[in-house]
Amino acid sequence: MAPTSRGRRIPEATVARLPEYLRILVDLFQTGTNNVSSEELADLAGVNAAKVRKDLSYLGTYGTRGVGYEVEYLIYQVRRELGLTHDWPVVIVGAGNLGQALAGYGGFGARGFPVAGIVDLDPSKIGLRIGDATVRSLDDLGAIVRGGLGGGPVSIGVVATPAPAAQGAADRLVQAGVTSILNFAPVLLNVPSTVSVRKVDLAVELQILSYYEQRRAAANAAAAPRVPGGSRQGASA
Amino acid sequence: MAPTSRGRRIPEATVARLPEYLRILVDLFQTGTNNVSSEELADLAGVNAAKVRKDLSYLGTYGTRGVGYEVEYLIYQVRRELGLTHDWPVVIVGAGNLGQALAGYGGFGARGFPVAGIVDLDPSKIGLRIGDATVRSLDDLGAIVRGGLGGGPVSIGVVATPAPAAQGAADRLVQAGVTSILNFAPVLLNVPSTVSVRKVDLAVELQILSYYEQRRAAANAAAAPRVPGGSRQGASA
DNA sequence: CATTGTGAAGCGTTTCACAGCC
DNA sequence: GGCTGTGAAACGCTTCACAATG
Repeated sequence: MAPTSRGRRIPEATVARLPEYLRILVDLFQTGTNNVSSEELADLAGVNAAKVRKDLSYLGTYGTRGVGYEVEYLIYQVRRELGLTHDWPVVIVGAGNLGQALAGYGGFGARGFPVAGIVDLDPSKIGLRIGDATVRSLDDLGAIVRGGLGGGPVSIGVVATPAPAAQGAADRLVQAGVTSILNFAPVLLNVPSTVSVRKVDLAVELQILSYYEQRRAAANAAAAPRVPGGSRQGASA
Repeated sequence: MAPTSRGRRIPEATVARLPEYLRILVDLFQTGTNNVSSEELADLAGVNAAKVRKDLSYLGTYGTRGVGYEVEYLIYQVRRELGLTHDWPVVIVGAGNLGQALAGYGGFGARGFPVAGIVDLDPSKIGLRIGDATVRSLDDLGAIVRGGLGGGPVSIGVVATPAPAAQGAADRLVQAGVTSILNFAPVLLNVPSTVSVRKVDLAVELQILSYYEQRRAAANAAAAPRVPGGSRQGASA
């Protein structure tokens, strides 16, 4: 059996919350807290305690009744479950505003996702230095993904191109061997079903906020009471 | 009654998909298509046709049986429902990598969210020009939100600060009168329940991808068949 | 007669409530 | 006594299946 997975199938909704718990647990650990109850964790994550317990129960029975969870041990278990026991280098396609910001933002590397490379079609961008990386030609994608130069193979690609170029970028990534894609372009990517895609569309987030803004405005105009849709947080909901 | 809202309560899941439909409809319109069936729309959005019909039915009965939906009219109705009949200026707090990228990225303005201002605590950043905007002092936040200088009042704020500064930024935004916040910092913001928050955490998205990557690797190592979690798209799931 | 609009069934997620255990 | 782990109930969302209809 593989050492990193107990083979349990974890609900998608739970998987989406585990990174949040992990972040909180690491915070707690760094401030010297070594035990946490489902209720504290729930408060910090902005969710319900039963949900925390059920979520964590999918990983195994790592709590102690009457006591809570040992923070350090739980961090280890959540990391293991998420596959964060090793770094995952990422390659970024598109060195425009967003691509540059992502490559220059140290937070990625700090959280286990070092930038293995950034590529662009535009020859005028090639050679540009951003953080630790240098913009390379799209033709170098294969080499970057294969690894070499001290880096292992890359399985995660980030599409940070304008919309019209996104499908081409995804095709190149898939062809190069990437099996997960984080897509910032506002288009549906067509990829083999063996490839995972997550999409982040910043304008969509604003449009969702606009909906609730507008509802509130309409409700206020009608001198009616509060409209829901308050401070539930986490876009992935 | 308010002219912009029929007062129906639309499920959150539907609200999150409407911007996607809207994007596709605008694309279709621009390429000269003036009628679309729920099935075509569903294909383009990567969802099921029944879901499209049910989603659109929350807005009203705007389709024609045996024919489909008139693209232009549907665009108008979706826009109205999302509150996109007018622009929503946004103010960005934090002029680091991400804040600069967001301010410099024309896509926001193009989609109805012009940048009314960008502010930062750091005096060395103040005065920096990014796109059409100039970085101003955090102290100018109130003035920016109030409007003036041709802009109306701002109700949407974007938090693009490092994690430790995010709560302070949110407090200032709320105090200035902002009622919706898009938060890019990896922290839970504490705000009054009258304020909407959506959170986008790029590292979380990568961690979710990592989970499925790791599952796949584990499954392959065990010479077992495919693990699910394929190309379902849209992070907000 | 193609396609919408929608009750009703199905399914995944959340929440409750409490037995089990430290 | 306090807190976890978890069946079972409640809920919301998705999908089915078909009657309604231009």
